[in-house]
Amino acid sequence: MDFQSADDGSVVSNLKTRKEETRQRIVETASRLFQQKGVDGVGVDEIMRESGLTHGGFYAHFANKEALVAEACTCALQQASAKWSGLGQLLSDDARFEQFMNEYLAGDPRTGAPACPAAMLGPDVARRGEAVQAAYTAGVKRMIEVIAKEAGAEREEAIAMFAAMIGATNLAASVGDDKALAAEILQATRRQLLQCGVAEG
Amino acid sequence: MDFQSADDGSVVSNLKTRKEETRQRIVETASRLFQQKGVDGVGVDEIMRESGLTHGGFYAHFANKEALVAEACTCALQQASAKWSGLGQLLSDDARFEQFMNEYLAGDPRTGAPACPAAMLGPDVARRGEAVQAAYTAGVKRMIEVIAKEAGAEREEAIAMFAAMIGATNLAASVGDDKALAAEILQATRRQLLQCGVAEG
DNA sequence: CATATCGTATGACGATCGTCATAATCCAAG
DNA sequence: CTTGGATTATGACGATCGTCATACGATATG
Repeated sequence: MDFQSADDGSVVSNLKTRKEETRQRIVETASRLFQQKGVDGVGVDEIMRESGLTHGGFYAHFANKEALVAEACTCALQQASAKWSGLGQLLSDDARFEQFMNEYLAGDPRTGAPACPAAMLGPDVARRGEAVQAAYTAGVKRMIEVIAKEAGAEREEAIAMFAAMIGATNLAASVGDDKALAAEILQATRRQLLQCGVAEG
Repeated sequence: MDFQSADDGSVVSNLKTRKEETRQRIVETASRLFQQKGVDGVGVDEIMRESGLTHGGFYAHFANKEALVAEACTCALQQASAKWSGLGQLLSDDARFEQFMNEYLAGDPRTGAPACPAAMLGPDVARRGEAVQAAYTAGVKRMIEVIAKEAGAEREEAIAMFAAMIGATNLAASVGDDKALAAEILQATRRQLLQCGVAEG
């Protein structure tokens, strides 16, 4: 609602930042809601309301919903990349590999939500326009590099690991009413990745 | 509900079959469109039109859209299971494993569409009601058994393989504007599965 | 205090959504 | 041909969708 106005010369900068902040808030809200309910499952109305605004002002920030979808994808994958950058620099490669994988597959311990935005947004992105796919692709490339670095793996191995974790997250979330099966899926993927990763590393 | 006195069995059967056939056509159309455009991306209107009908008659066949979604999931995974049941009974386990995996990851050579409905429907299912998730879960269990049998793998291995293929399909489809990356993803998953599968089998 | 500017709110538009009551059409049986 | 039940089409409802023109209110400057 109200913000700290600096009395020094950075007033103009603050004004500029206000709209930027609002815009960023909309993007982050959208990123969260898109993952929860799907891109077609959330309207501009709900995104703005959840951001503490009203729907009409949306087009002062974005050309259309598609542009927001692209930015939300960038934001979601950016946050995921940042979350795992600099995970455990002190551990051995094998230990980092295992820790990374376990945390990734576990998801958010509080909400129980999948930790992998790529898994939940994937099919939605595949059905949307070029700009959205480009934003998603750039995020995926960053994620691959982060995984390779943090898990101490070759690029090809990192890609396979990423795909496997996405698939496991995807499957586990979709059979969510069968907790035993969901756990079995995550466990099977954990074991396979560990086996291959250790065997190769 | 309604019982027909069976003085002529074929007639009753014909009457019964007509509505059943229409219903089945709707389900298969929905299954295809849901995978292409997402569950929230297709309306009852389009599904009926694409089935050669008009939208109003929909509720003579289904209680609501949610019920159709559940049936479409069952249908999609059922077709996928059937497609790979009895793939290559003559080959060795290793050869079947490789062939199965290659065909699965390749997708439909004509349309280029992913061969795995589970991958495209997953997140959509995760966001819908209990009935839809139950239908999807049942289909996933069948698929796991089919994979274990056709690829000559243990259950745990089959689950990990299924998850990896879903993830690879998911990722490759979503970075579709970057053909090189998509190919790299499929290739990395192929190699990892082959390595683990052969090592264990 | 007056004013111009920027950010947001109000309210409306055409389109499409899921749903349903009801009318029109088909087709086997008499 | 007539009839009656099964099947599909018509048309409409309230709600919500994405989008936009426009008016309001706060702020920085003179």
